[in-house]
Order: sequence, then C-alpha cells, then structure tokens
Amino acid sequence: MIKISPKATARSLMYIRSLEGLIKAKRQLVSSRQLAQMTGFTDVQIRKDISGFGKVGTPRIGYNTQDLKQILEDSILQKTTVKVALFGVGNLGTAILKYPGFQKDTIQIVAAFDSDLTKVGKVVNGIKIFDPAEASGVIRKKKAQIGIIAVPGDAAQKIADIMVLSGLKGIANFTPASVSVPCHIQVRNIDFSIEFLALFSEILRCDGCGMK
Amino acid sequence: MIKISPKATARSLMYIRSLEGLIKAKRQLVSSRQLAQMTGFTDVQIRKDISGFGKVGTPRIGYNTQDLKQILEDSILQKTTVKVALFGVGNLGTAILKYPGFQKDTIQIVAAFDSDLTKVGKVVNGIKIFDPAEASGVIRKKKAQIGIIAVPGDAAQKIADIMVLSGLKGIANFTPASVSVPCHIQVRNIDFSIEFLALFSEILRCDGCGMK
DNA sequence: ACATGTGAAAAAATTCACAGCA
DNA sequence: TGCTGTGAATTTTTTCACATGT
Repeated sequence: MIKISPKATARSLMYIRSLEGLIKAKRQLVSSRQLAQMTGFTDVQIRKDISGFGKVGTPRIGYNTQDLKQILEDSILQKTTVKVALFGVGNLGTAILKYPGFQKDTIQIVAAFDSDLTKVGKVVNGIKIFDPAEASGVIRKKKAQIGIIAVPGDAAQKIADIMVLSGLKGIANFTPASVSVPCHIQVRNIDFSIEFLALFSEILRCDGCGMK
Repeated sequence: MIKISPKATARSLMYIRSLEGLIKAKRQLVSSRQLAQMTGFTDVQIRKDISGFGKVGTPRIGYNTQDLKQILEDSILQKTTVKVALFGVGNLGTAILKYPGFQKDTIQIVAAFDSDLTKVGKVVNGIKIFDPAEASGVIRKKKAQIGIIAVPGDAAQKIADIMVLSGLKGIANFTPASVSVPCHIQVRNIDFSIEFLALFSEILRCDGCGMK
C-alpha cells in the first residue's frame, strides 16, 4: 500500500463503478477475468492493480465484490466523502444535479449556485440553489472540496477566482474556456470536443491496424 | 509520420484546443514553453510530440499557431470532419447541442433523436430532432460516425443496439450504465462520478507529497 | 542567444511466466 | 483445475543532453 500509480488509480475508479453494478445485481464474487471483460482491460493488469492495495482476493474463488469495492474506495478516497459545489444550473448543471450515478456515500453535491436570481432559492433534486455572492460562506460551511464550472464559458474565469477564494482544492471545468488558477489548485477540464475527437481517433487507429 | 502513440494523440488534442484559443486571440506564434504553461505538460514533451508530425516549427521563432493546429488536426483526424449523432435531448443532450466548443470544421452534430414525440421535429441550435425509429436511415444518410448516449441509464443498452445496427463506429456513453457492444465498436464512457473522483484523488496525491 | 528537433538514457507501465493456494 | 499474486522481462513513455537552424 506504499504507492499507487496515477493510471492504476484511474482504472481502479472504473473497477469500483463495475463493482457497484455487480453488487446491485446481488453478485457476491467476481474474477479478474470477468472484471476484464466488463472494463476492457486485461485480467493480469487488473490483478496487478488490485495487488497494489493488498491481498483481497482468494485463489480459486475470486474477489468478494463488496470487500473489493470497500478496499478500493478506502484506499483511493481515504474513507472521506467527496463534497462538491456546482456553479451554473443551466442545462448541463441541471443534468449534473440529477445525475443518477453519484453514490451518496462517495460523492455528494452540497450546494449549487446560479447568478439567475429567479433560480436562487429553488431546490433541485434535494440541492438548494444559492446566490454566487454567498459562495464563500456556503462553501466553507458545507465543507465542499471541489467545484464544478458549468456556467457559460465567458464567466468561467470569474467563477474559478471565486472558487479559489472560497478554499476549494479542485475544479472540474466543463466549459471550453481554459481557466488559470494558483498551481496548488487541481484543474480537470472535461471538454466534450476532446472526448469526441479522442473517441474518433481511436476508431481511426483500429481501422488501420488489423484489429477485429 | 509513421506512428503516433496513443498518449501523444491525447495530448495533441489538448494542444489543438489551446491553439484555438491563441488563434482567436490573434496570436501568430507560440513556443513550446508557452504551450507547456497553458496545458500543464513540459515543453520537451510537447516538442517531442509535435516532432512526431514532422518539422513544423522554426528554431528561434516557435510555431505558427495556424499551421500547427492544421497539421495536428490533419494528422489526427485525417482531414475528415467528425459527424456525430445525439440520442436523448434532455438537459444533458441539450447542453451538448448548444455546446460552444465544437469547431464546425472538426466536429459536427448532424442529427438528434428523442423518443419524446413532443420534441420530434423541433430544431435546437440548428439541429433537427428525429424519432429514434428513423435512426438507422437518418444516420446513414447523414453519414454520422459516432453516437452519443444522453438518455436515461435504463435505456442506454437499447440505444447502443440501435447505434450498432445503424453502422456507427464509436459510442460516447454519458450514462452511468455500461453498455455491451461488438468488440469492433469503440466505446468511451464519460462518467461524471469518475471524473470527480479522479480529480479528488489527484488532490489527495498532491496534499501528501511535498508539492507546492 | 534562443527555440526546435532528436538519438540515447531513464523511468514507468504493461505483459509474461510461474509460484502458491483452495 | 482455476484463480490470485508477484518478480522478471518487455514494451512504452518520459526525460535528458545536445545537435541544428536563424
């Protein structure tokens, strides 16, 4: 459990997602090969990754789905719930607020903000919408750790500045605009056009080389 | 120009995105160091990546922003426009339809589909909404190459099946549900919870190690 | 001087081959 | 046998050091 590579971490998050599905389907056990089929990685790689977290599986049997999920989550997230603040309750923001994929014990949206005052005060999917002017106070009180930028691109930098001042440690930026922040703040850009282009380039890659 | 690694490709897509910003700001030139600052990679790595596409820069001067963008796009996308079909015009689907980050000559949404018949026939941001029953015909006629799943999770597999039958080569799945498709179809899952968890784990990583 | 481009070295990630256990 | 776990080999990716062009 000494150190775990960034890539292994990213993959492990996908294992967690697959395990959630298995657990929901009442599956008790899973083998590395089954996880491989579900995630698209190889079984060896999965065993290697998991072995970085300790000995969780039992030979001949496989992994207990619940145990494995627990260990992965505890190791990666250090037993804390990730608390998120959302800025911008337009189409995208609303989609995030209603996203059914957040497990309540791992990811929790604790507050939403929108500069449209007709939205302020409303509650969407159990989450209250605040005036961005109150952001700093609300974020500190609710102990949010990361912020989501889902506002129009030209407001992204302004929101990022607010986030930094509010003490958020990480920013997920859904706008195509790039934001600049102090280097101790982590930024993750989720850029739809890059996602689609990456997908497309994978298609081209496989078309070329003799992949079935 | 013989072969270009997957990682270099992924990074190059980000260079393109940065270059778009520079071009919009009327910048003619950019150095690898400036790109490094914008993207967070190192200048050496950027030069190495770019060198895989040929000799585009001029020593002492840097790279011409337009030329570099052109070369990266041509090499990665092979001069074709990526044509996309969207399934599901809810909050998320609408956000994608209105996304301002698609450059018209590289990514083009050619059709949208929604099973809500009150939406069928409407036009959002210039894109017409069709009945999913017509998907196969519309997709072939419009020559769409990749499909986006932005429907509720429980309909994801059904949509994926339609996509495969319609001849789409790649699928971007925005639902937390996993879809199974023939192995020659590329699938890219964009899972918000994984994005946020990955961001959070990076925060933890940097908190631990002595990073400023 | 200043910035690109590149072969060689170093590091990281993946795959292999097999040990060990129920 | 069927599965996990792991040291070693292999491949990929990154970094280094410096040659080259203006």
